[in-house]
Amino acid sequence: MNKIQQIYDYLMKEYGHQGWWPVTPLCCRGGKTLPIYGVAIKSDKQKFEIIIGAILTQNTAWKNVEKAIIELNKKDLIDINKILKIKHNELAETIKSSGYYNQKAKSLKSVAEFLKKTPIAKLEKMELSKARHALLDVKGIGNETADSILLYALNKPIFVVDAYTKRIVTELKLVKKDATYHEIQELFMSNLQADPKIFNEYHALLVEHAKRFYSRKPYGVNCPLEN
DNA sequence: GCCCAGGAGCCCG
DNA sequence: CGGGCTCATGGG
Repeated sequence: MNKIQQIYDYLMKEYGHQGWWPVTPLCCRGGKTLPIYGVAIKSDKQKFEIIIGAILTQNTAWKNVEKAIIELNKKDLIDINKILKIKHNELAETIKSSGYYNQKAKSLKSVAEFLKKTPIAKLEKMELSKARHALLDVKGIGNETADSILLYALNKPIFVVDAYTKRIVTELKLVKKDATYHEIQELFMSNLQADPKIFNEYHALLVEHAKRFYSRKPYGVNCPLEN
């Protein structure tokens, strides 16, 4: 029996479709409308918004990121050239609610610079591992952020491993305690079909499940996946 | 007050 | 190359 597949089936039955990643609708740019979930076909601007969100959400609650994205929209800053042009202090101030705003402002400028040389369309055409390495060369983009961008913005078949994912598979003893990012990613990818829709849904379901059973120590108490 | 959130870089042994 | 430190707001 494939436990990874079984867990997916259970989570899907339990929580249903999650529809990550939320994106601001094109009609509401500049307004204060919240990003909505489940947009299937994305514009380049929405893809850039996902890239921005992937950086802003590093070790940060999504709610705080949402506020920052709304502020960026008010100033019409979901735009590579405008991110490049704006002064560091104003950018940092705009994304303040997402925390680590000085580091993240720098990271946003680094990605914008990268995307100037390597436009999203070009990145999409690259071989997956090359695109991944290119993203990892950007300061402020590590394993999870790179994979989030590849999966959620570019619709590439790669599995995102976050702290929650690691906690769950570690507690369930599906991997050893000191398993690396890559080992955990392999566990999922080698047991599932390489379908971005499944990887997208699965990661979101793991986050939802972890919020309920793995957000405070001791982790995994009464977790139904134990069975 | 304390812990935690959809991490990453850097430094040090 | 692994472990500890730093970055920071906002909610429970």
